[in-house]
Amino acid sequence: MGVDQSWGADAQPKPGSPTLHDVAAQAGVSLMTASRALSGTHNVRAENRKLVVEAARVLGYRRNEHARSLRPGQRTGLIGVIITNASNPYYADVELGIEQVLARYDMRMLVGNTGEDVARERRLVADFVGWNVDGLIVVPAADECAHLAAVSAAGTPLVLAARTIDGLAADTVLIDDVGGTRAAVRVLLDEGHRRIAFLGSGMSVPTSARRLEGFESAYAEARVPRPPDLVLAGTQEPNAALHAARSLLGLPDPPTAIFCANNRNTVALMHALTENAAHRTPPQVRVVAFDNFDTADLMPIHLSIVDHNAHELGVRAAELLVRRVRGDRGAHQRIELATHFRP
Amino acid sequence: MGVDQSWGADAQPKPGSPTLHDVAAQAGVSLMTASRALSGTHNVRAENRKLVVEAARVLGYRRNEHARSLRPGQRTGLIGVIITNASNPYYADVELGIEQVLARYDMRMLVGNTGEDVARERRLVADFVGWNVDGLIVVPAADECAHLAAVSAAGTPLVLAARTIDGLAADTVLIDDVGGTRAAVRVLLDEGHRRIAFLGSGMSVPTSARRLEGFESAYAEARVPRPPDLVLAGTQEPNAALHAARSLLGLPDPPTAIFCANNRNTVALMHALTENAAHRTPPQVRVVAFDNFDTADLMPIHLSIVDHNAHELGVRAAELLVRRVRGDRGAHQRIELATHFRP
DNA sequence: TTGTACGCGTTATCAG
DNA sequence: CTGATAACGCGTACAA
Repeated sequence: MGVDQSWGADAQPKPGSPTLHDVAAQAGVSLMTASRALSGTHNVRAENRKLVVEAARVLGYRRNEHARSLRPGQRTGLIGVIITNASNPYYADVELGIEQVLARYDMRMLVGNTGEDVARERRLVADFVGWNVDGLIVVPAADECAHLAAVSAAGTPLVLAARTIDGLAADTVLIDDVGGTRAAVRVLLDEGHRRIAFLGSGMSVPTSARRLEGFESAYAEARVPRPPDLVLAGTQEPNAALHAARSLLGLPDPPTAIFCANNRNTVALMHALTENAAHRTPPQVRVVAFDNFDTADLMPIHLSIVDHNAHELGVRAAELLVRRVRGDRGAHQRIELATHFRP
Repeated sequence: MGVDQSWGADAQPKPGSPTLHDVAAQAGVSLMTASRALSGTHNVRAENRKLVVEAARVLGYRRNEHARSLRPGQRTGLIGVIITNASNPYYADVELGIEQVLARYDMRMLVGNTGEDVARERRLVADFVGWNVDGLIVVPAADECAHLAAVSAAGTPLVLAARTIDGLAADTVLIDDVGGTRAAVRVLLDEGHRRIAFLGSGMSVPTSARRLEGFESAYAEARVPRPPDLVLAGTQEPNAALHAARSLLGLPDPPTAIFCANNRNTVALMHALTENAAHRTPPQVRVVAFDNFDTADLMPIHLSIVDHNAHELGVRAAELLVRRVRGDRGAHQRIELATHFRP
């Protein structure tokens, strides 16, 4: 460190970052010896290897990943991660799980958020393909899948996370939305509730749809008639969840129990409850909520939670993808992660 | 779509993805005309351009970004984003803000989480340099800055986000931790509180330190003696925050007001309060919390919040970085984003 | 064990 | 306006 290098009068300070060529020159060996020494090939004399490594250290050499990735048949070590919204703690956890696995394999993540916009998803996919990603992990924004089917068919491993797309054959890792919801609603039915509301607006359609499916199938299994007016699975405007919750509580014949299909709805319902009660004891409603959150047990009324592990979802998705990248050509897998009911 | 292309008997199906060469051949023009047509150079006859664009569309051509980035003097359009923990909603918002700006300039993010581990930060920086990123946005994990100083000196624009490093001259975007805290504590002092606790364990040291600085300076400004036993700014074990909150409430002479230096501490304090009160009315303590969160107004006791805008922090950091990437060589900037006190 | 030649896909340069 | 050529930095194939 701090040594003033000098290559003689005609030597330039070399503007760009040092290349393998520079390292080889510095070490007094040929380009290929340097390449082999640094790339781990074992056909290098120990002495030369040491020379090269030292030269690389002194020069601050970094392999140019673009040059490396340009060669055909070389992995880039790049994975494209396309999620809908990182500010949703759920997907942030997924992202962390993915990275944790990729780090083990020395792979990097190109990350893009779609904000539920398919056009942006399409653009991200196209860009990532341009970067020759070894694989893609996608939380699909919608049922449109032409662009995803195309990359998959072109040979880029693809794993769908948290959501499926009908008609797209691909590896998929999901939370067991249907089963988790069905079990929770069954609990409510067993408790004797007959007017159970489904509060599902304000979320991405696919997941919400699966949870609604579970909701309906619990009723069907119990052979109990399902009140037709208690399913609110509307749009995702910012305040839709709050409006929906309010209208539910304001019903002439209000529900005795409410199933909240996701975090945002749960929080909205809590707000609606407290504003209804004018900061006094909120009305006694039995509430079950999909998605756990930090302050669930601090809410004004007790919540039963359908909990799940977003981090593990990311881990499993990444593990599956890595296997594909490494050549696994088995049949498409569909993994459903169990939920955990916390009474 | 669905058209079965045929190039005659001697044509192979071309295993890899189509290259510019293929597009040029398909369009019946030379490589360079194709390149110019797609890269936006204007020296192309309109007719030829249309031919090339159509050929590219038919073949599903995607520019190979690695080949492009290999050429010297070319931007990669890649930005390295190194944050400590994406599952912290604060940093997730920062990440989103960054991406929102980068998207406008058609740039992509390589994302890495350090988990507050400097060794991982160093590795990520080295990797990202290997990818020739146009710039780096880093939430530094610690005061160690040799690796950051090195890339910065080597000419890669660097923006520090959310935290500074002493002795590292770099563009920085911060929340005004000191001022925000000082103002909040001043409110408490004005209300007559004299035993105000600082609950700051469980967070990354640098930010916490700045908030503690604001805490102390509010006392100093008010010329009020500061009780020496009420500052808890400990480690970041998982349950440290809860332990700290408990011990605070269990003090023989407990504080009349508590300043929570961050989200995690606030939630921990809420838990401690409710368990203390055995699910009855919690003891009356005045609480001010740095960091807003979804359910803040649903907490068992009223919270005053020092709110701020993580998303904007990301936006500003990215805007600053983009300016540097585009050649701005002005003096280093230090932006402090104002906080907003919600009584 | 080491070195030479070549090509990956793209764009800058220069000649037509 | 168009086309041929030469790099960019690295790793594979082959020769020494």
